Amino acid sequence: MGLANESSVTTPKGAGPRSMNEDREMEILRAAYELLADVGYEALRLDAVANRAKASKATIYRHWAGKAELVAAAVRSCSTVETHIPDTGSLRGDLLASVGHLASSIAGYDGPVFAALIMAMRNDPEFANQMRAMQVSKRPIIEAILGRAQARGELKPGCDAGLLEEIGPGLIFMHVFALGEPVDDAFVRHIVDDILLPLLTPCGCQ
Amino acid sequence: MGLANESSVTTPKGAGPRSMNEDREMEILRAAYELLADVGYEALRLDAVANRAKASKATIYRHWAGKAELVAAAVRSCSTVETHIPDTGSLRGDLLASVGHLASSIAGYDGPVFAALIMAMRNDPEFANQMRAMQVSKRPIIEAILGRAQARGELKPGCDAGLLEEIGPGLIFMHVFALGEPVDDAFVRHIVDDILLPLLTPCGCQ
Amino acid sequence: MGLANESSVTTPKGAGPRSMNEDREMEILRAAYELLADVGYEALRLDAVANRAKASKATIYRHWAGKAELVAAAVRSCSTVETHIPDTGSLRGDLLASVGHLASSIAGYDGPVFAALIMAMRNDPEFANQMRAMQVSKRPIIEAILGRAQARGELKPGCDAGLLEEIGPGLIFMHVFALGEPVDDAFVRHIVDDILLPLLTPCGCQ
Amino acid sequence: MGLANESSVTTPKGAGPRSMNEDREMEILRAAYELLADVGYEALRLDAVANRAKASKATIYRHWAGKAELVAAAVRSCSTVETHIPDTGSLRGDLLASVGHLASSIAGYDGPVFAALIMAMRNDPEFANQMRAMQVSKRPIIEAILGRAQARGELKPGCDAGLLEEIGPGLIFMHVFALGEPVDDAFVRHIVDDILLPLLTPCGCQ
DNA sequence: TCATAAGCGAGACGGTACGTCGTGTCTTACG
DNA sequence: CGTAAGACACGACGTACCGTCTCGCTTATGA
Repeated sequence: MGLANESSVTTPKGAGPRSMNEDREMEILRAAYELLADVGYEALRLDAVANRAKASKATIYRHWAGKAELVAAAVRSCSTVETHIPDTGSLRGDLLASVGHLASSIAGYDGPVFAALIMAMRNDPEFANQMRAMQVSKRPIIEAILGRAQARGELKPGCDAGLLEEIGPGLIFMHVFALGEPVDDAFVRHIVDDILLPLLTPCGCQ
Repeated sequence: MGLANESSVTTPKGAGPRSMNEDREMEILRAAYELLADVGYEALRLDAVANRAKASKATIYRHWAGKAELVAAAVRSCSTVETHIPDTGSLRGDLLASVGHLASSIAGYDGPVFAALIMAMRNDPEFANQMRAMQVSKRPIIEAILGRAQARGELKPGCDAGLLEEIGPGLIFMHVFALGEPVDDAFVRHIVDDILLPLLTPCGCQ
Repeated sequence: MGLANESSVTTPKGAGPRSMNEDREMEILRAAYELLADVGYEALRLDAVANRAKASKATIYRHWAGKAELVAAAVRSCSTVETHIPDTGSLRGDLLASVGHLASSIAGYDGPVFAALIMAMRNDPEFANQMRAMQVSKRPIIEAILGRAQARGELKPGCDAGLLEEIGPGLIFMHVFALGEPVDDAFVRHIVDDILLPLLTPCGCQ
Repeated sequence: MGLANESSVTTPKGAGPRSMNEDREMEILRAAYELLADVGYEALRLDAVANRAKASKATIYRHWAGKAELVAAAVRSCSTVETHIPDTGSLRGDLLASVGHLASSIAGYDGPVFAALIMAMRNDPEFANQMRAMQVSKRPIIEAILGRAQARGELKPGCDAGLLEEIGPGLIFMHVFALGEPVDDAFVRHIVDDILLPLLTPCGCQ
């Protein structure tokens, strides 16, 4: 029972009005992210963000330069893209899991958030790089999947890992944005079975 | 501070005010399109459009409901996408021509216009349909190319025409938007040689 | 206000939104003046003015540079000081009428408006001059009063008209501002009987 | 490197090694008063006061309720009005000294401070009373002057001491505020010779 | 040929969001 | 404990833009 000096405790008790500046940032980002998903970029009002976060506009502008930067940070911080390496035992299973997760992530940004990403990337090149890095961060996943497939002899020789990086997101993006259709399992299977597998595995004429 | 507005050349008489209303529409659309390419959707000011077209905001709003509709119409009218069916004598040549043209068109919307399209499509579903129809309008081109290839026996049996529709634009879009890289001939060849042809032609392992 | 309302010719809609720009100015000034009297200078919110005048802040700022200028113009336009020359047949009667009217005018600016005048005069030298000119405009009144009194032989020889200009306002101002007391008839009589008349008429000691 | 040299510590306290709070108050008031004279009431920022006094806003708000109270206290503490009873041997000399001192005091609050007083009095009735008490505190001076004059037989019978209280400040205030002119000796002589003395001394027609 | 009607350039206007700033409260760290 | 430092909520300010509206001018039509 160290009676002595527990002042080092950072008052984890939530009851009182805490006012650290590390938490506020995150709370504001969450508020921004949720409103973003609700109403989209254009209709996102900073007053509404401040109100929902019980923050003040001054605080927002103390941390971010404007709407675009706030949205960029919000998406960066609250986006649910995770880097999980699937291992289902087969190339097809891995691809289905990987593409499926990507699809649900992107489709989760359905509708309004998409425009937000575009705007945020356009107005914040640094955020654009971040987003692209997020994309690049999937590289190890892809290589792990392909590595195991190669070990199992499922892979066509000389196939490029970069292919997966491009095709999956491109098609999903196309589907959601240009076609405006939701991304469902059938579409994921279509990508995997009709496009990726034929490109990766030994000729389907087998 | 405020933008410089030095165009206050009153020209009480001088510039003869013509009174046709059919041309005005097009001039306004051109002004909107050019400004759109210059500054993007967000920074596009209807005052600036009116000023550049030497028109009045009232005239603009007499013809279109708002910014989104104006941009939609501008892109629709001024976009350079043409529907030309290439015939080079080989599947690869046709694909290179087709994808190359698509790439240069999309890449021509470099930077700002892309966001414009997103916003316009989001705010104007009818325009979104129009854009998607533009996409669909390429269907006959694709079918013509594949038809000739099939006649030449270049095609793998059972390949889907829909594939071309999805993959080309998706990859180009990905390249321009997500990666932020320009679309050059090498990339077009990459799409054709490494992705499209392997999917369309009998397996190269043969 | 009491102005002729000839605008009924235009706007056939009747209840429709009228939009002349000459009247708006006056309506805004009235709104500002009334709110000014209600809440004072500090508590005067331009939003409130805009709201009461059913105007927009942009319109206010298009016409005036800021709060001080708006208040200055409002006081200038809406102040009720009129230049009426009293003629009661006696010097005392004229003085009572003149000082009484001045007193009720100044006292009408009771409380809040006084601070407004100070601020407006400090922030708008041109308005300060206007206010001082308003003061000067009473000169003819004074001279008329004194002229008639002289003709009646009521006046002490060599008395200065400038005296009236200074003493009346100074005392009233002092009373309202520094003492914070209302200006009533007794005080007006005090000024006239105990100060002005002794200074103007042949010595009452006789 | 030197180890025990604690003199390099910033020690912003400077001259005050101990932490008394009686001096701080005065330093803050001085800072407020000086800034007040510099920039006026409206432009007086509490941050600036805190900064100049090397104090914290919290300290200020621990001692005073707000800007008005701070300014009131500052003027109360730092104002240079003194209560000195002149004795020149003649009524005219006493009046010249008394009015002259009052004039220089008021005129010393030239420009910005005047608005400050108005605002402070309006927002702090208690301060308004204080200011009026300051005015009232001159009563003994007036009575002393008049008493000596009466003893010398300079005074007209039945003249009111209250007259002096009202006329002097009223005229000076008028001069400075409404006319915007500086108060010089000539004006002081004008008040004394043309207004006060005629009202106080036996009729000049004698 | 002139008058009436309509379209247009110009721009003021109401409304609303933005981004800045100042006040007054509150928390942390220091002495 | 009292203080310096400064983050914070609240809210007003002044700016910018959108979409509506009215004016005055010009042009195209009908008698």
